[in-house]
Formats: sequence, structure tokens, C-alpha cells
Amino acid sequence: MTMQIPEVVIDRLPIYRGFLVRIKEEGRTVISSHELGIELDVTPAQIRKDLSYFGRFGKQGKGYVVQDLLDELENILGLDKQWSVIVIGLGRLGRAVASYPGFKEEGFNITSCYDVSSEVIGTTINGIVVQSIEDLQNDLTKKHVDIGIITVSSEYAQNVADLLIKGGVAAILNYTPSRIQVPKEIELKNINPILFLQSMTYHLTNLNKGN
Amino acid sequence: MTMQIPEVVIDRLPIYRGFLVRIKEEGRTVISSHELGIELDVTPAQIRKDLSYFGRFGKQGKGYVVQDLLDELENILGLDKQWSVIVIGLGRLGRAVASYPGFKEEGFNITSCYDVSSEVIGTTINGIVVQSIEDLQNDLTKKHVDIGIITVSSEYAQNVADLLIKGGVAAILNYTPSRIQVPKEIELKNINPILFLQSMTYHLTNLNKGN
DNA sequence: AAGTGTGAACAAGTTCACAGCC
DNA sequence: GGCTGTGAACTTGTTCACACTT
Repeated sequence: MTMQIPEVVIDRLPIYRGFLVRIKEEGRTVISSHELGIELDVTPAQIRKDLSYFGRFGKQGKGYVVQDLLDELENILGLDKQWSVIVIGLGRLGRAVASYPGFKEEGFNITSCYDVSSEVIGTTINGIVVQSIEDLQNDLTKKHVDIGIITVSSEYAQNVADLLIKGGVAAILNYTPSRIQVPKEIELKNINPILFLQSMTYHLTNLNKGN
Repeated sequence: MTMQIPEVVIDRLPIYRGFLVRIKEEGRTVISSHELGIELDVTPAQIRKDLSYFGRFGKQGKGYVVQDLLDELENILGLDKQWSVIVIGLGRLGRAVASYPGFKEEGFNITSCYDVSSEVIGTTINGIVVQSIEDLQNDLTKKHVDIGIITVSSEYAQNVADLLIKGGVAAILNYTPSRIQVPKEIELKNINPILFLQSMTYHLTNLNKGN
């Protein structure tokens, strides 16, 4: 029963799902793995194989019913639930993140924001009053938080992560360039634009490409 | 000569390099693949194999001289050069990006910023006067730009990308949730926090983990 | 003695190709 | 007839294990 599903597969499902949302809005009701593949730059076999880890969602000779596949993917990914998210660090990046409407639209509800600076504490961002980081530990004992987004300055990233984990937060999105150490049961993803730029400059430097 | 180097390897090099920068600051002069591996959560064999694609940088029985390996990696990745970067779209996210000091520190110089909104055009961010997007096409004929960072709203992402490519920009960092189509010789990386969150919720939903 | 560099073994992930079903 | 689902073939990427160097 518990066949281990490759992480790369999990990472592709949200991409499939995003595209399905778009074509559903355009009124599309059925799509084949072939068409999906062309749009998403993935082979049709890849898509069929990926989906086959979870069930048989297609209609043979026909393709996938957009709405049905969407429902399946949202169920698999847990997007049929609401998730509570907090943002720690409300510098320029944190404020941009906290005020991005896309999170709420996708079921990621930013319920609280924390910062150290007295200049920021008490201000309102996206309808949320910024609290002191001092409140964080205690707040986590009282209300459940699924995901913590860390946008503090680099040197505090590990401390904040430790606090979050101690408070029962199971997933962390780290916008800091610091590499954070977490126990393996904690979900962690890092967003570090510098690393992206640096792998791109490799290719710009070595234009005997292949990519 | 032109052995094809796996993309995953290229993506790891900046991580190795970042760690070497850190330990160099701490005064470390030599490090073994074993120690590197522990810190970066990679097997020592992986590190040695990755580096072996590019040369023999280690000293047998000793490890790697931090400064030497750093120089090699920076040379490989093209980090010994300066890169010119422009930011298109100066909403909250674009302003956060444009004012992040990390780019300059790593040799990525933001030389211009563009926006459509008359409220933003003419304002100064990080010492740069925001120009009209109307100027972009013409500017690109006059000065060389290596990398474009797209932080406009989703619906304009493809248009901006097309403009950049027409103007000779070879690499694009797309902060937009839109999937952009580019010719294969153009470097493209996407930063979409929603996709990260959605793959994390898969694991939160299916805590029979393995991760 | 310690630790690299690397072919060979292994594991993971992708694509093929076709049986099966609508 | 067209397209899915999936074992099997293949390709890519990782780890092993040891000869080699200092």
C-alpha cells in the first residue's frame, strides 16, 4: 500500500494542477496527457506515470476530465483544506510576502505576523496587526499553525525555525539565504534567488550549453 | 572534452560555494569532502564526484584548500565576473527585490528598473531611478543586460519576457506565478512560493511520510 | 594514515511500447 | 481509433569501494 512516491513527482503535481485551474477557467473540460505535456513541457508518459502513482484518473480513448483530475489532485495535495500560515520578519520582503493575495486565494491563510522592530509592531499589513516576536512562542501554544514563512534577516533564521518547530509548526518556507537545520519530519523549502542566479551564470559563462 | 554535466550538479555548486565563503570567513583553510557533506547534507562521494566533473581540486590525504576550491568554483560558475541585472515591475515584491543588498554583494548589479505605473516611475529605489517600461526596448539596444528579473503582475510576464529576449537578455528570473515560454537557449528559473507550499501540504496531509 | 578521484555497481527516474478499454 | 495505464528497457544520477597520492 505504502509505495514510496518520488519527491520529483510531488513537485510536479502542483504544476499540473495550476495548469488545470487555468484551462478550466477557459472552459476546457477534457484534456489528454499529450496536450498537457506540450503545454507543460513534460512528456505525456511522464504525466501518465506520475498520476498512476495515485490512481486511474483518465478515461481511455478520451483523456482526463479536467474537473475530475483537478479534484483528485487537490485531494492528494491537501488543497481542499485551509492552511494557517504565519510570517516572521516584516522587512521589505516580509511585507511583500504578507500582502501577496495569492496565498489566501490558494487556501493559505496568513493568520499572524511577527517582527522584532518596534517600528513595525502594531502596524497593519494586509489586515493583520503585526505582533512582537516575543508573543510567538506563547501564541503557538494556543493556536495551531501549519506553516511558518521566515523572512527575517539571515542571522536569526535558525532561531526562528527552532521556535517554530518547538511550537509545533510542521512546515517552513525559508526566504533567508541561511541554510536551516531541521529534524527530518519537518518540511522545509528554501527560496534563495542568489542560488538561482549563480546556476544561471554557469550557463551564461559556458555557452557550449546543452540546456 | 564536452562531457555533459548534469544540471543537478550545477545547482549544487552554488551551495558548496556559499558554505565555503562562510567557513573561509570563520578562518577555516582546509576542509574534507566528509566534513562538507555533514554540513550540507550531501554524501562525501557526491561532493567528490560533482567536483571531479571539473577537475582535481583536492589534495589527497588532506582535503580541499578552502580558498583554492572557492576560486575554482567561482571561476566555473562565472562569479568572478560582474553581471548586469534589471528588474521589471516595482510593486511591493519588485521593490523588495530591487533593494535587497545581496545581489550587489554577489556581483549581480541592478543597473535599471522599469515599471508601467506613473506613480512609481521617477521614484528612486536603492539608488536607481525607476524608468518607464516604454524605455526598456530601446535601452536594451544600447546597453548590455545579462539577467532580467520579472516581478510584474502575472498577466504581463510573458510580454516582458519576450521583450527581454528580443533585447538580447540571456537569463530570466521569473517571480511571477505564470509559466513563461522561452527558447531553449534562454536560461529561465521560476520562483513561485505557492508551488513550494503545495508540495509541502502534500506531506502534511500524508504524514505516512518517508521524507 | 587520511582523504581524493573514479570506474563499477546500484538506485532512481524517465521513456518506450503496447495491452486493454472506452 | 484514440488514449490511458503500466511493466520493461533505458537513461540519469548516486553511492561504493579501492587504487592512488601526499
